[in-house]
Amino acid sequence: MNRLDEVAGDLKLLGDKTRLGMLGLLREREWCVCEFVDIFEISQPAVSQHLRKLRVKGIVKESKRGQWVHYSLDVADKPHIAAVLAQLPDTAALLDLLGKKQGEGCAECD
Amino acid sequence: MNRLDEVAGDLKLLGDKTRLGMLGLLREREWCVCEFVDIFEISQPAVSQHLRKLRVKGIVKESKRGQWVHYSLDVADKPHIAAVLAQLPDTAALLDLLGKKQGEGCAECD
DNA sequence: TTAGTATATAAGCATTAACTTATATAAAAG
DNA sequence: CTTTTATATAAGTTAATGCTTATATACTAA
Repeated sequence: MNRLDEVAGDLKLLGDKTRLGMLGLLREREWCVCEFVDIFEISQPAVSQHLRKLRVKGIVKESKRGQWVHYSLDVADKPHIAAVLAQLPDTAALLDLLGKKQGEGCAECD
Repeated sequence: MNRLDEVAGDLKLLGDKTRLGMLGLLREREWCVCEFVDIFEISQPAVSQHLRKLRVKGIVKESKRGQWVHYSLDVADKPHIAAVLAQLPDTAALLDLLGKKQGEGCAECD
């Protein structure tokens, strides 16, 4: 697979409002699956499937802690992705766009 | 429509190998539809449909000259797109990836 | 006007993609 | 061990996408 396919494949994943929102939030810190379920108002399997796609491409990585799974960005070697994410609104503005306030969501996942 | 939708919508268009290749080539100069038909080896309507999508989004603009239509980039106000295009191989490398050589294609469209 | 060429649009088909519900796995609590 | 909670996977449905062929439009040339 050449560079054009690689970039196009990555951008196809970013070209979804939900996944792009997740990646925007992940710039600032890790988030657990349950938080995303709450923020994006889609089913838990839907969140899990989005994250799997990003994980398979190496754009995010997971970290299991007890029964929770936290996801974090992994784009140090992907400038075409980092460049896009840099153009997104910050966490507070994203949460506002999504109709959520800072600090909402599950408080249990440490 | 908010900023997240806008960026996601644009990236959805870039997440296609053919359109991304077109935009990569358009960084250097204008190209006419007939050249793209030759380079990407898809039908003329397929090329036309890709370009229409990019045009509707304001990512490219057209310039009619005689019976030919030339397309050019229009991303001065779209940093999230320009940032991605900057990460692509240059014209010669793109043409090579696509199995084409510089200077091939229709010579008529001035 | 008629014929030829370049591009655009329309219609139809095959594939992909995103969601849902149902179920499986894994960890924690009792 | 059994129940509860968090996440993942499977299966199925619906919508969107990219291609093709056929046709329409626009310009050029005879």
